[in-house]
Amino acid sequence: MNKTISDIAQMAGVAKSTVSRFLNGGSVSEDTRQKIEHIIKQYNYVPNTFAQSLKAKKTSIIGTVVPRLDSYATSQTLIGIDEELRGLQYQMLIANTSQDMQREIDAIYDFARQKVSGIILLAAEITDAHLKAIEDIQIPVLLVGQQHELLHSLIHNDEQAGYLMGEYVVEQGHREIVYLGVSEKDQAVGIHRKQGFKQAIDECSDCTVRYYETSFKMSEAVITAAEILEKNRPSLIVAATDNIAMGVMKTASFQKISIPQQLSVAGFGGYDITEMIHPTLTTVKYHYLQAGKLAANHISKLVKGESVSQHTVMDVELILRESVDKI
Amino acid sequence: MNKTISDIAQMAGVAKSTVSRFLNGGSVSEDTRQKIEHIIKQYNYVPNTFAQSLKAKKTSIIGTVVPRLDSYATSQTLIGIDEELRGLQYQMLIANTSQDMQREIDAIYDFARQKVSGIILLAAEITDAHLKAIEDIQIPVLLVGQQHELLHSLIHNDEQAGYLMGEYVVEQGHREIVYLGVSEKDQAVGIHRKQGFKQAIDECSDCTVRYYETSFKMSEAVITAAEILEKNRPSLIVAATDNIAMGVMKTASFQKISIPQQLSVAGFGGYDITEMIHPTLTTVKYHYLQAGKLAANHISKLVKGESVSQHTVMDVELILRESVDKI
DNA sequence: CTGAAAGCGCTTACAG
DNA sequence: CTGAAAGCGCTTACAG
Repeated sequence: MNKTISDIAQMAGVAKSTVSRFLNGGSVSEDTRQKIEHIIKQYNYVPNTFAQSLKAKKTSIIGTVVPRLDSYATSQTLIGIDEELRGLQYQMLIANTSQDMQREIDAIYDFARQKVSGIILLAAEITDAHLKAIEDIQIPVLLVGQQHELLHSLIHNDEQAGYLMGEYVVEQGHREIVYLGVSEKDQAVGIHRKQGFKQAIDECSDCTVRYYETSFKMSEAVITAAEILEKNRPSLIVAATDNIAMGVMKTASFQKISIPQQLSVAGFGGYDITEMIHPTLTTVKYHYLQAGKLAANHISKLVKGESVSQHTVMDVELILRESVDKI
Repeated sequence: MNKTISDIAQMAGVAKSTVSRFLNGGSVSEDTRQKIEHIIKQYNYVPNTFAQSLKAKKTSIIGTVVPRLDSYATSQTLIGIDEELRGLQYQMLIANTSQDMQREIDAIYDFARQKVSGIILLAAEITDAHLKAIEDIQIPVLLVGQQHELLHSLIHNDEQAGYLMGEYVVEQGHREIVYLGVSEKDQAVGIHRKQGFKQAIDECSDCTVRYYETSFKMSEAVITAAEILEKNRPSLIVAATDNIAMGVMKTASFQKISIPQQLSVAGFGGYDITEMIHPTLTTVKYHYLQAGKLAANHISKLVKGESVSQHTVMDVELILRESVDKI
């Protein structure tokens, strides 16, 4: 049977409140401190979290809502959040929504019920239902990966990413370009990343670029890429994510189109695997791990009521590798 | 301000206990049922989880301890657990230990403090400290991915996996073989998988196989593979995981050794990505998602006190692809 | 079916 | 510095 604070108090010959004070860093005489400490150690006493939370009406838990678990971006971000939170004495609770928007909303309310101190939200799209939930719960929320004017958010510089890539490929002499993007519902990837790219291409007078759309799944990218390559033969395909880029490479290798000699390919993300494949993939690196750590810091500040800049933008980094040829 | 059960009771004109009974499915008259239901709906009342747990002394949370978040096996297993648990009305709590054994132990005790109903443990090695913790907490624990005589466990058939692979490569005519494994501290991968392979090879009289060891990291596998290929030139390298296999492929492509013409490569795991790379990787598929679902089912049974077979073994499946040549 | 009361294990003013 | 008491929001016998 687990000991309670009363047991400890009794055995130490003091009042419960004294033990509680000791536990919470209040002042106790050296003498009682020793007595209590001894008993606690002896019985391996640990306070009951529920009783604590019931009184204190809060916890040291940060809830994190993620759209999926099997993505490099998500897992790296989670690792960053978790590591940093540990140092800040918070626990991380993960709610996976499998890209189901209703589950996102539910998860927010669930977290509120559990009295988490703050919520980190990784979501592709913020709807009115999200905003309502966030307002309802009265708990600090930090949005990661997307920007929203009404919310504290932490994003990667998608426009910059797109621009850097666009600038580079033009510089390498590419003129017949395909950009294989994703739905504009995902503002960060679907709109901003593409915008940045477009902007760079627009500065090149004799460039043509065709825009296509696919999903985040590599398997679908393979199919879309096949359809594209059937119709045209660009010198370069820029994919909105490394995952999609790998799908394109797959299709190319299947069709015996050699990369980068016959077709250049580039992506976004900077996944570890892109360095291991052949040829290595030119990409824009996103600092997910760092983003996670920063997110943890921000949410902890928000919880404490400290101010945090409404929008934080993380720099990205162009990584030159083998998959883009100079022509 | 959140309403409490007293508020609801008062507004409905009944006693707290009646509301509680209603909430917990006890019998109430049609009349009071309606009154209570109405008020609850109106004020959007949700019971305070802490107060509930404080009394009931348990929660509907299953804790899952994972060694890392950025692994295909882990994320797939987690997804399976999460999905299944949702249907069973449990919540999943994840503790990531970053392969730090002490954190594993701590996580077990932490979960106990939080009164989780059960714990699913993904761990590479079970030490006495693990066993002590598990005994201390008096909460059902299910071990996944490793077998231990004292614990309920759910494993993949590593011996079978090794054997299937060994049998196949011998059949394909390979005689000069390298097996690139991992530390025996990880019993499942380091010992059983290798054993199964060895067993198949032993049945081949003119086969020679050299055993090497590396870590689970692709980047280290690249280095180990380079060292191996410097010394010998086997016709085939079988890697203990797909990740390691991809490291080998990387080294090969770097050294302009073509796969499978000059060197065959195979792995274990069946990661999605192995189907997308070039050449596609011959591997043994592990059913991680299903394992996760089964784990969720088992732990929920253990929590209810229902019996579950002590050891469950999941079948694996040899997947023939392009990376192994017939010679 | 319904209600009053006790209690889960803490924390928090308030006296002393 | 220390302790008695009230209370956090529930649930659970126990009467009625």
